[in-house]
Amino acid sequence: MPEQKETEAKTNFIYTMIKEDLEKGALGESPVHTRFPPEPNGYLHIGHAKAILLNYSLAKTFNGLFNLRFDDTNPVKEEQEFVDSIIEDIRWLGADWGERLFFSSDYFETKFEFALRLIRAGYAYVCDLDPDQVRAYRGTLTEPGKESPFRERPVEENLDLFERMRKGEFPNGSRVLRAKIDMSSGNLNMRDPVLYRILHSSHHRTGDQWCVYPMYDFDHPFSDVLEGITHSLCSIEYSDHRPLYDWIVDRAVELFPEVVKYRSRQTEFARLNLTYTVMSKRKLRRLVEEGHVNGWDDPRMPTIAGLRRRGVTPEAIADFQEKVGVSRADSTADLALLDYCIRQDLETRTPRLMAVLDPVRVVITNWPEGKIEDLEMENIPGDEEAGTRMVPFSGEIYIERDDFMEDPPKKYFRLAPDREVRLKSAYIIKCEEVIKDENGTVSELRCSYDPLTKSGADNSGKKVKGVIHWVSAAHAAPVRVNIYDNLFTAENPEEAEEGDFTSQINPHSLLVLDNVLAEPAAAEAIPGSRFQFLRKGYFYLDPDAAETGKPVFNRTVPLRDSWAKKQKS
RNA sequence: UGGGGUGUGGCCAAGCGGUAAGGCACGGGACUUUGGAUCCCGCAUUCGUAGGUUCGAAUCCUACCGCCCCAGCCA
Repeated sequence: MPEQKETEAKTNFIYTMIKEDLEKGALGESPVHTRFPPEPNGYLHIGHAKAILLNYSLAKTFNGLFNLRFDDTNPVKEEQEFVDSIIEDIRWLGADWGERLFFSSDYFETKFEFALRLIRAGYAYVCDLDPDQVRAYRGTLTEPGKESPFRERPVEENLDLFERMRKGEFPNGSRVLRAKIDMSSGNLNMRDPVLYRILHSSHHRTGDQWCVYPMYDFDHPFSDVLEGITHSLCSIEYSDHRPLYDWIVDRAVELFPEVVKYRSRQTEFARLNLTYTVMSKRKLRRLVEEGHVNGWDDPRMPTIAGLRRRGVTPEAIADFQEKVGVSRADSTADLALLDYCIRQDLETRTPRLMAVLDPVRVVITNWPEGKIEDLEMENIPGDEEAGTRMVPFSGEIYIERDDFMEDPPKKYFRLAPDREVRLKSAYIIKCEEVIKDENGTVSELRCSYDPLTKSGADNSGKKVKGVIHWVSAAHAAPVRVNIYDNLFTAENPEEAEEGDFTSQINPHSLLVLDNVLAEPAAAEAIPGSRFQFLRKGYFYLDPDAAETGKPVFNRTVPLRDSWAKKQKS
C-alpha cells in the first residue's frame, strides 16, 4: 500500500512567498507582520473578509503579528459609526488584533515631519496649480505629462508654504504638496503624485487639529514602515501603485531611518467577487440608500453584518475563503460554494426542529379522542450528546401543503389519496379523504394512523418511502419566517444588458411567511440561535427583528433538495 | 495607440521541463424514519491561439488574441 498522502496546509502564492522569505532569512529579526487597513467609510463585506482572514491567518500560522489599522486620512468621508461596525465585524469573524489597533491618524505628526524631510531633500514641492490644472498637466494614458511651473520652487519657499498650509492660511484646493518623480512616466501614479492636500474638515479622531491630510500613496507605505509591516497585502488594482509604494519606503529609509521598523513590501492578490450579488461599497450603499434592502445588515446583503443576521457563521465564511483560494486572476466565486460551506458547518452543530411553513390541517380519524402523546426526537441525528426532546403529538396536526398531492407524479413519495407516509418520529398515516373549500383548494385531509407503526417500536412490517414533518395543532407555536433568495437574478449583475445593476434586482428576494407553525420549542428559543427546520433548511432566530409578537426566523440557507431538482428537469 | 496585470473543465484552483491535484457544480449509484447528511463512481488526451526549442512543454522562447486595472487634491 502506498503511504497516506500527507494532508497539506492550505497554501497559496502568498503563503509560499512568506515561507521562502523566512527560509532565506529575508525578514531579519522581524516577525511576519500583516495588517488589515480599512477605511471607515462603509460596512465590511465578504470580500473584506477574504482580506481580513488572509492577513490574520498568515500572521497566525507564521507566529507573527496582525494589526488592525484604520486608514483614516480623508475626514470628509469617514465616520466613527463605521469604525465601530468594522471593529464589531472583524471581531465577530474571529481575527484577533490583540492590542494592535491603530489609526493612520495616530501618526499624522510623524508624517508631517517626513514630508518636511522630503522637501528639504528636494523630493517634494508645494504646487499652486488648481485641481483642473493638475489634471491637465498630468497628461493622458498615452501622452506624457508636463512639469508644474512650481516644480523648481526653492526649498525654503516650499518649507514656508507647507508650514502655512498646515496653519490654515490657504483654502481647500489652492495648493498641494507633491512628490518630484517623473512627469513622463508611463505609470500615471509616478507623475508627481499629490502627497498632501488641504482639507478644512473635522476629523473623527483628531478633530480640528489638522487641515492638511496625507494622501493614501504617501500615507500607507509610511504607516506600514512605522508599524513594521513586513507583508503589505492589497488587491490587484494597487499593482500600479507599487513603484510609488517602494519609492516612499526608500525615501523613508533614506531620510527618516530612525522610525523605520521594516522595509515593507506590497503584494497584490485578486479581490473576491460572488455570483448573484454586487460587492463595491458604492453599489452596496446605493442598495441601502435607495431602499432596495432594509439597511446594511439586511440578510440579503453580502456584508458581514448581513451574513451574520442571516445566520451564517464565521466558521463557514472562513471555510469558504479557504476553499476559494487566493490568486492574482480575476475571479467570481460561485455562491453555491458559500451555501455548501454554510450547510456543512451547520449540519453538525444545529439542533433540529419541525416547522410547517405552509400548513394544511390533518385530522387523524382513528386517534383516541383528546389523547396527547409525547414523542421523543433527536436534537442532532448522529450526535448523542445533543440529546433528545419530547414533542407532543395529537389527533389534529398540520403538515406541509406540498407534502400532499391529489394526483402525484411518478416517484412522489409523500402523501396522496389512499397512500401512506410516515410522520417523522411518529406514526404512519394513510390519507382516506380529501376535503376542499369552495375554491377547490385542499382545506383538510382526513387520515387514519396505524398504532403498530410507532417510531422506534414499529412491528407492523410496513415500509414507506416518504417521511414528512408535522406539528400538533393544539401545541403549535406561531412564528414568522423570512425566506431569502438571491438579491439579483443575474449571475453577474454588473454586466446588466441594459440599465445599471439595479435593473437586475430580484423582486422576490424576500418572502415573508406569516402563517408558519412550529413545534413548541420554537417559542422558547433564544434570539441569535440557529436551528435546522427539518427538511426545510437552516434558520436563525433574528435578534434584531421588529416587534411582531412572535419569533422571527431568517432562513440562512435551504437544505439541498434533490426532489425539487428532479422536478425541474 | 502608454503603463501594469491575467488567461488550466460550468465556477474556483494546484501545477514551476517528465506526461493535468483538490473543492464546488453537474450526472449516476448505495444507504437513509430529514428526497438532508454520509458513502461510492463518473466528469479536461488537454492547459487562450499559432509557431518554435526539447527525447519530453500547462510549464522555456516568439508572435498573436481575449479579459481586467490606471488619467481623484478617494482609499
